[in-house]
Amino acid sequence: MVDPKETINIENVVASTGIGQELDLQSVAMDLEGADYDPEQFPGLVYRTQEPKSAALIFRSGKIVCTGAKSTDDVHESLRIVFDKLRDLNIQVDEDPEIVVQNIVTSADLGRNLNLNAIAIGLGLENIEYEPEQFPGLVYRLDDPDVVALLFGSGKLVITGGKQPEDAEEAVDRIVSRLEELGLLDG
Amino acid sequence: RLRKWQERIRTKDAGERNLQFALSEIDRMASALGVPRSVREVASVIYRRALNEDLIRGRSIEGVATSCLYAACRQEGIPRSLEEVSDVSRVDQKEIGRTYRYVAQELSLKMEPVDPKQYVPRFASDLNLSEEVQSKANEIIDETAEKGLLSGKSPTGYAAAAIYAASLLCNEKKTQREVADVAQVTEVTIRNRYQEQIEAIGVR
DNA sequence: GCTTTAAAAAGTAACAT
DNA sequence: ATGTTACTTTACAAAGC
Repeated sequence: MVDPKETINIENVVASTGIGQELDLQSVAMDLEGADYDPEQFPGLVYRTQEPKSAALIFRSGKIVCTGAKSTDDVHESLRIVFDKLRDLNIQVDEDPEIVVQNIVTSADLGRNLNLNAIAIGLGLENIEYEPEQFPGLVYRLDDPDVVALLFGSGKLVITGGKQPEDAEEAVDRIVSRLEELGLLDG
Repeated sequence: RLRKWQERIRTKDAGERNLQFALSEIDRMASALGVPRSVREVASVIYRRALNEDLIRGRSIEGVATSCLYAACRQEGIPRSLEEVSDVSRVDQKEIGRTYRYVAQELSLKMEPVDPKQYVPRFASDLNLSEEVQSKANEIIDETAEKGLLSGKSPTGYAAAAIYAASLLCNEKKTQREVADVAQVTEVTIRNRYQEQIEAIGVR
């Protein structure tokens, strides 16, 4: 039917950056609308952006983690908003802070059902974990792109751990060819 | 000299005591679960291997011991669910599951997915169901699994639904609640698995 | 190791209706 | 009996316990 690569959809992008300045989270929490800060529970201050939708974790060191965005462009847009909000509070923020993508979560569809039992036994000696009593997905750790895939009986999958969108495409190709050469694609 | 000597004896004694504790725990839990002595021996062997491979560092002896017993039951073809095992352990289910996956991975235990049929004799016996019902349940499991219905489903819920369906087909009806209780799954799970299994084999 | 954030997959569970 | 919400798994950064 369709090339599984065409079904790939980015669901979440995690990135880190920093404003190059230490922060007094207590005062930021006071002035920033919608900020959640509970140092007893977690050292970071949580700030959510609406458009693009994301959550930023702001730390005392000035380092920031952005998660929830649907693309790397959205990560940049969300962080631009966060930077400007901090500047509105008279906080010095570096000109163009380096933003590093740490993880990209994608979903895809192989287009046919999978016999996870057969795959677990067939690829049993590889980096596979399938414990349906604990989780319905089969965990497949790849070496070449260094990502982890969760395969489901429906043929849908989740790929996480990648740093570039291409990692997911490569992973899907490798998974499909691996299952094909072992005759495990539907059976 | 003497101090070093005593220290060695101390650690050796401590290690020996820990091993004894682990083995006695395996024995206690195995008895509580009603599994044969052969399973305890397999569990002990796995535990000693884990000990030799230094897998216990950073983990509780109880957790590793329980995980070894869980793995041993599966290897011997008489699985106990994580919930059943956690019922006789002081370690919680989540920790047992995590430790089991870690130990199985590190020791390269070639664990195959649990076959739901392996739960049929015990569950059916607990429900006082006939041999006929058991055969029917096994038949349902094989037939529906072959059609791909098993992927991703928990073995206990799958077995429970097949037993429930078989009890109806053989006129030895048990309620969903009764079957759910022995399998330790919810009625909702039995209902869902039962519906798709029946649909797959066709009502008769 | 834990804590928090986000998101998907599919199964199971708890609690409400 | 059905519906809603929530938790299971994967990856990752941050600071601190």
